[in-house]
Amino acid sequence: MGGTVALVDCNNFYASCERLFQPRLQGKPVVVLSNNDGCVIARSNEAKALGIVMGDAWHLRRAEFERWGVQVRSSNYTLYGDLSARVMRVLGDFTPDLEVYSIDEAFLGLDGFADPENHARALRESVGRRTGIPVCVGISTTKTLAKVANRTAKKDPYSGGVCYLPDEASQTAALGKMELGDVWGIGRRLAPRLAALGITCPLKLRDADPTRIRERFNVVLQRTVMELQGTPCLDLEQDSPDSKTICCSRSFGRAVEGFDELAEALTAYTSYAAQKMRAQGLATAAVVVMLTTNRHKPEDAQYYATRHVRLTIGTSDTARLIRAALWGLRGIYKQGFRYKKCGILLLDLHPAQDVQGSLFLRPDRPERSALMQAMDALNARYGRDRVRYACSGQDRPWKLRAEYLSQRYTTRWGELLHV
DNA sequence: TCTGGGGTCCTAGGACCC
DNA sequence: TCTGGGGTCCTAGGACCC
Repeated sequence: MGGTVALVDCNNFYASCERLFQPRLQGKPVVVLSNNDGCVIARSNEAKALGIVMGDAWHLRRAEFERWGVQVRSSNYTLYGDLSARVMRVLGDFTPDLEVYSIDEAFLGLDGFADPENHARALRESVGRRTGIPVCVGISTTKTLAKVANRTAKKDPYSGGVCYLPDEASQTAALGKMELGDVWGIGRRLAPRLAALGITCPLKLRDADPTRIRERFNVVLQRTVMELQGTPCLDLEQDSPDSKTICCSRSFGRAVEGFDELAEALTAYTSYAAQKMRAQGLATAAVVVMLTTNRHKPEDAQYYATRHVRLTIGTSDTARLIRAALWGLRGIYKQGFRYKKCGILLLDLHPAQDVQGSLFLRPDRPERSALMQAMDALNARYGRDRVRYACSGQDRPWKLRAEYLSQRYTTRWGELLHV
């Protein structure tokens, strides 16, 4: 009740970044392309006005772009990440409650500010002056409504880049100008399903019964409805939680058939993913390898596969992860397909300093009994809390024995080695 | 301690977001 | 020749374990 939350969103972020370093792009249509210069992933307002859409294939529209004088840039994520950090630092000067939501967006808690709208205008001016990146600010009582306000700020030429929706009347006016698919959380699939129930616009969604929405859809959509009604369901998450997964995947510039070439690519991706993981101080004990053919080529035989590889000991060591990844690749690789993309997903991430290793007890592993003996010894030395399996094993009847044999437990691997 | 039901893991896919 | 990459959450069936 009565909360005030703002959403700051950088305008056409990647295109704005490119402009910052090439001022001559000012006022011209700019697009930024994906990996391999495949398709459009960012557009300046001028490019949007030309009808260029997200995902437009560069190779199909190249001639048109040249005719229109569209400035085309390959993406440079290092640059964007750096500029993003600068923007976020400025935002941090304007509130203690900051949630960095994505590379170009942040939610700000503005509880206790007497005049949120003026505060937002000052913020917007400051970001522009100190970073050169233009932003828009939407303010309302929930995150979902702040998204609505932000969209209104972007669309309304008289907003000055800031839109404040403090009450139901202003929220109703803003929602009335939007399509269902513009609402945060309503995607391509959900919109038609809602329309089939007569919920054809954002206002009808807001006025729907949350309980019925939950029955017919799920709790996620129920929260969206309640947030539209002004009941906060999504908290500001200030301490960005550790990543749960880290992924690195790339499309190849051309089809790849041989195992060795795939292995080479996967090795590079794994090395990169491991680097990212270490930078966050995390370690993993399970990876997933992914391999797929080109789905845009129906004339090619299609194949898609993933393979989960579990490590006995958790690690952040690149060489060990590469071994695991290649093991997984060997398991799913089939000759005779034209592969377009492969990747690696690091799962089950946990802080590396807490677990120099993770211990996985599996009935089919020969080292099991040795590890269990070691854990018993640890248990005796440190007491029950230190080794979870021993707690359940000793305290509970035979039924739980199944659990500790198949469940995964973590402990301090370094200590274990010394038992 | 027990023979089948519950728990977990894996794979696959769907939906959303940026 | 040529159509991105990185996330989160949820669901479901089959295999497997005791």
